[in-house]
Amino acid sequence: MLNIELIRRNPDFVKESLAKRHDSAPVDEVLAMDEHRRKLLYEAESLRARRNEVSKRLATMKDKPQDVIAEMREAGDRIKTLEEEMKSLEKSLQELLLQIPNIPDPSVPVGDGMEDNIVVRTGDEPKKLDFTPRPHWELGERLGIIDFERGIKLSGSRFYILKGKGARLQRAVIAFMLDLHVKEHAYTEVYPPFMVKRECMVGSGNLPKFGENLYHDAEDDFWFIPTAEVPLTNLHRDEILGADVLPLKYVAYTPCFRREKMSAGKDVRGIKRGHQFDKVELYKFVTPEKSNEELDKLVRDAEEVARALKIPYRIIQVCTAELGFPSAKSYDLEMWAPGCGEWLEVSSCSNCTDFQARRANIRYRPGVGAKVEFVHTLNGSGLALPRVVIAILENYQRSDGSIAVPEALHPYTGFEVIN
RNA sequence: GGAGGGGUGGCCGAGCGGUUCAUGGCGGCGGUCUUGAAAACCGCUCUCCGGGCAACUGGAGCGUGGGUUCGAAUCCCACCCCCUCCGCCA
Repeated sequence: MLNIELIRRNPDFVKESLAKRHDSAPVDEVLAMDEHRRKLLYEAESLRARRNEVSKRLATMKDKPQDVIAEMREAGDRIKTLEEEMKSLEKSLQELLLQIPNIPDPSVPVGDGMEDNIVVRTGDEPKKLDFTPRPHWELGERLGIIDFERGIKLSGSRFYILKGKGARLQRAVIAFMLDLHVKEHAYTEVYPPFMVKRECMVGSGNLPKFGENLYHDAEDDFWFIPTAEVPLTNLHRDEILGADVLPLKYVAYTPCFRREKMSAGKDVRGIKRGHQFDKVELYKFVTPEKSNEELDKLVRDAEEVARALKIPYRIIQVCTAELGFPSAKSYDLEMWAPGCGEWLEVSSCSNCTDFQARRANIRYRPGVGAKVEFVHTLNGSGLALPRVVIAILENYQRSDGSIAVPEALHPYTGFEVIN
């Protein structure tokens, strides 16, 4: 959520900034509502101030003057009317504000689409193979480690089953990544709920705008998380943190559930895009002046996984038009998949500045006696599972269709070859 | 799910419907004293929304939302959460 004071003070800046991401905000409508609200507020508060004063006098009187009581009764009715008006106005205003995305950081390249994203740096060059690499769905089926048919039998399209060494490989990658971030990068491991309340989804920015991508249990109003970013954002909702505890760094492994309505018909082959997938997520709560620096470190932490697994990758800076709703600045990490011949997005690291912190009301006290301020929040995959498995299968395949397991995973898999 | 008890400021804990603008204590911060510290004493200690360049000033907040009343932490209703016991259960 944007600071309403910013919109009030500098509406043109807000409009221009949002135009860069090809979004627009009902800025003038917001301003009109805000002004109306303050007018009502002034009247209600003046009446209340008078009532407080009269009440104090009334309390000490033995014989209460009936005409004064009558006047106060009338004032009370008026206050109630004003409050009702304000309540509905505030609700509409809030609805508008919740629809407006974050303002891009000035350092983000202005662009119109994917083609304007910038490759910041690359890892190792892809190995030259002396045979035609197969896509993972062929490898997986032949090796009996991915079962598409039975996945569909159980749950329909976009579901699959990992079996035997395939399931074990995925579990190994998860454990390896968690250990790496906990031991080498000093994140605190968190096991959060996978179903959360509606207000958590609002806090992270997934609601009210993106409900069509979420699974929802209507009976108990539980929402299934599309990423661990949601529970992690809400970990410190409605809290005031001490400056001395920042930065807070968390890592969580969770399944993620997405309806993928928006991408119907895309990536239907293989395990690249499913309704359920696993992910290890990195999350930080930091002070505002450190957030861009912390974003760079976050990207390095995610990148370390690709380096350790020795998989070709590149880091992309996302242009203004491609930024996610709550993000002010983002980098993607893509791994090369020689079988399907594409770069797979395995991580997206974002600085959400105070956007989520405002929605979820997460603040900190800069110093003793200092005024509280909103923290900045950062999130990044570290990394997203099925796609890392794809990258392993396709990069480590051999001409006979077997797969060599990356060395870093040996202690976790207990085997070195899948055949 | 059933029965009973309870939700008050960072923590503990008072609070006959109107001198409570939420008593008191603990913790925290500042000060006096001290070679230093402790103790003692004094003062300060929350958040949000308005108005004002500012000093400052008005309003709101006692789990949440309604209601009664001129006036609600205090009375009424609903819901949520926690504790104890029972039931069920991996």
